Formats: sequence, C-alpha cells, structure tokens
Amino acid sequence: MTDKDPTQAGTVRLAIEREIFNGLLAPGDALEEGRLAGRFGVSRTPVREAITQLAQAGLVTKRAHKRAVVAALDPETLLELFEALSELEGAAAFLSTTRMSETERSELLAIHEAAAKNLRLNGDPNEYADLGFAFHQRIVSGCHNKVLIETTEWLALRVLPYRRFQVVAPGRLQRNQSDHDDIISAIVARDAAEARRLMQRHTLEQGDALMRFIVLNKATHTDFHPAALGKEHPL
Amino acid sequence: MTDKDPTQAGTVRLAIEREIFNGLLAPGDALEEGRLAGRFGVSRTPVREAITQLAQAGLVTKRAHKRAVVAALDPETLLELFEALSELEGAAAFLSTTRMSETERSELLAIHEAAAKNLRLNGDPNEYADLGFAFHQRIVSGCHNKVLIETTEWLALRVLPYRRFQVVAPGRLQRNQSDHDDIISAIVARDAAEARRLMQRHTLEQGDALMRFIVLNKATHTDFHPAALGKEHPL
DNA sequence: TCTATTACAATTGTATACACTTTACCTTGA
DNA sequence: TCAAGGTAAAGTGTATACAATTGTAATAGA
Repeated sequence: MTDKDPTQAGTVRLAIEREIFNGLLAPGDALEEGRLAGRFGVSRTPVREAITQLAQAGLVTKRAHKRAVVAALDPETLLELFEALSELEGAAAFLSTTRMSETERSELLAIHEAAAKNLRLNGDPNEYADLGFAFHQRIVSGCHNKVLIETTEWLALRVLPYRRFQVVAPGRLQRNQSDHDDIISAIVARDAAEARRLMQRHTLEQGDALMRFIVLNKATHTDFHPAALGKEHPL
Repeated sequence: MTDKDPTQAGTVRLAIEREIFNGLLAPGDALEEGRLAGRFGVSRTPVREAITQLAQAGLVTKRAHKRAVVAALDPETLLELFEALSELEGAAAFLSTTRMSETERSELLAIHEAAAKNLRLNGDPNEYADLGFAFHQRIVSGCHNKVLIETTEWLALRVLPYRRFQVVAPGRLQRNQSDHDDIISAIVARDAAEARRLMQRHTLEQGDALMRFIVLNKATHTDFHPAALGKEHPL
C-alpha cells in the first residue's frame, strides 16, 4: 500500500486514495481531472493516469466521456464482496495455521491480547478497531502466498471507504472478540479446517453487520435493493 | 473480457491483451510505447493508458522510467497463483452447487458430455481444451457472485499467457476428464462441500501439471528457483 | 584487454493544445 | 407552466511538444 513512487502519477494516486479512505472523498463523489490537477499542482496527465489506476483497482468507476466517481457499492455488491472476502480470508486462515512462523504466531497472539485488554478496560474504540484490522491482516499475511495476500487486500480495500460507518452496535465488540478467541484457539491447536470455518463465518458476519448498519442508516450514497437481502448462503 | 470500448485506449488495451494471449507478445517482452503507438496508428497517450491498465491487471509489470514488460511469472508465483485460484474456484463450486439454475446445470452437463465425446473419439485437442475452459467458467459463473467471478477471472487471466505451454502429457486428459466427472457428480448430488473439495484439488493439480511442464522445458522466460517446489500444501 | 567515465541516443514522464462528447442552461413554442 | 430544442459551457479523449531519466556506446586510462 505504501510503496515508493518517484513519479507524480503515483503520488497523486496515493493522495486520492487517502482522501477516499479519510472520507474526504465519499462514495459517489465525482473526480474531476482538471480540479484535482489544480489542487495537486500538476497537469491533468498524471491525474488521469492515477484515476486510471484507481479505476482498475475498483476504487473508482469510470465510463467513457463520463466523469470518474468514487465507487459506490450497492448493498448487493457489498454482500458479494464480503462473501468473496470471507472465502479468501478463510483460505488464508487455513494455510496460516500450518505456515505461520513462531514469531508470526506470537505476534498474532500479542495483538489479540492487546485487543482483549482494550475491551476489558473500555479503551479507545478506534484503537480496538485498529487492532481488529491488524488481527485480520496478520492472519492473511501468515499464509505466505503473495498472490492470495494481494488479492485479499485488494478486496478489503474496496470495503474500506465504508468502514467509517461501523459503529459499536451493542454487544458487537464482545461478539467480535469471542470470534477471534475461537479462531486463535483453532490456530494454536493446528486445526486448519476449523480455523478456515471460523474465519470465514466471522468475516461473513462482519459484512452482515456492516451492511445492516448501512441499510438502517439510510445509506446516503447508495440505493437500497431489498432483493439483495434475499440471497441465501448455505452455511 | 470483451466489453464495448469506444475509446482508443480500450481498443489498444484489448489488442495488446490479445497479442499476449496469442503468444505474439511473450512474457518478458518489452512493451515500448512509441513502437506500439506507431503499430496501432495512434499517439502514445492511449497506448500509455492501455499499458497502465494492463499493469494494474497484473499482465504487465511497469516501474518508473523503465520499459513495461509482459509479466513473467517465476515458478513460485505461478504456484501461488494456482493455490489462490484453487481456493476461489473451490468456493465458486461450493456456491454453484446450490445456486445454479436448472438451465445452467444442464448447460454444464452438456459441455461435460461434449468433452467426453471428444475424448472418446480422439477429437481435436484444442477443442477439448476449449471445452475444459468452458467447464471451469460455467462453474465459476454459476455462483452468481459478480465479485467472486471477477476476482477468479482476474487471476485466471494472469495464467493464460502460459496456457500455450500446456501439452497433452500421457494420460493427462483422461485424468482431467475423470476429475470433471467427480465434480459433476458432487454437483448433481447437491453435495456442496464435496464439490468444493474436488474442484480445489483439481485446479491445484492442473497448476502442478502446468508448472512441471514449464520447469521441465527449461522455461525460457523465467528463472527457476528450486525453493519454490519445497512449499508444502496441507491437503 | 579490461574497466570506468562520459557523451549521446532512446524512451519514459509531464505539460499544453485541441477535438469531440456530454451536460446544463436558456430560449422558444404550445 | 411545461416540454422540446438548441446553444454555450464544461469535461473528457487524444495529439504533440518538451523535460527528465535511463540505456548505450565510444573513448580514455590502466
């Protein structure tokens, strides 16, 4: 995510990415090349290149002769995203169970315990969210498969603009933590299949929670299709 | 893959993509903007945009101020690609088992039987390859999850430039067909878990076969790292 | 002969200019 | 008042020109 890029196009790309994640650019907002060029003090050319990259990454949508806009996910796509993500994170957990090094495993445990402590002491929710993010990321990176890691992060990236909607629904954090507890147990017990099952279910539930919240709060940026809720998942 | 694109950049992108898949542009070949611009009769601008897109798609690699080259996959990455792909196709098979419509299922069966017939009558190997490709694609698209479908195809795309190396190793086709037989059986029996297991193993084996072939034929474009073979997979 | 340095050519990155498409607003007619 | 059409403004797509960087080859020194 944070790689060196001497070129202006890369710099602009990172800047736009940041603004999307910060919420400064919300889903549905238009990215107008000229304005951005002026704002960043460069010509349209590198801005255009940055937008092309972001479009290919799925963070913005771009059609010919139309203004590029920050990708707005409708609930159905959001569900699909989490379904796919749950499969990938499940697979990563499966592989990580047997492939993580000792230091990786202990780092994961440290993160998990820090989160537990934060929860016990009613710490900063933002810090807890960061720890939760780190938890997922460590499990993913532990599979030692760069392609799988990249693909997973690629999907996770597209959800990021919506993370700021995530709020502490009552009991949600405790549930999250106990899920993590179980996943850790499976990993420590070297039960790869169980780790996969738990991780997948966990990510799927996270998606459900996020989606439910967005829908209930009348998501300002997206239209709501009731049909999206009807799709069954055989779990 | 074949979408409308009124813009020249899109046209050029498709053209380059084709040349990569045809082998006209082999992995490792340099994509020089000026030459391509001349060849396609456009300016460098759309060519550059096309290359940016292809780079983001993973088909070419591009570093600042260096010439873009068709992505050359080292054996380790190739293994990782198939490992990730096997997870995604397995997940798709799992979902497709319960989600495919009747017509989709019968189409899949038709494709499978056409392949069987081709094999019995010693038909055109290219046609068999196409049918095999269609088989996979139908199973993937049957999951009715656009994100999962796109992601799977995105990974499959990166392997395509190497498909032309695939040769009829003795008994390979029969093995392939019997794998497909088993997968079909699981789907017809609505055994989603089994369909996933078989599909995943099948794709993983395909990758192994392809990699073994490339390595044995002294893959001209890539360096060979023995370490890549040592990574264990818990199946 | 080999290595290092330096100048030059080739290629990429960026800026600017222009053509084409879309959007928005305003006018006109019913 | 509203709808339809047209015209101007805005924005994207492409070409070209130039700057900056990299690759290359020739030359000088050992």
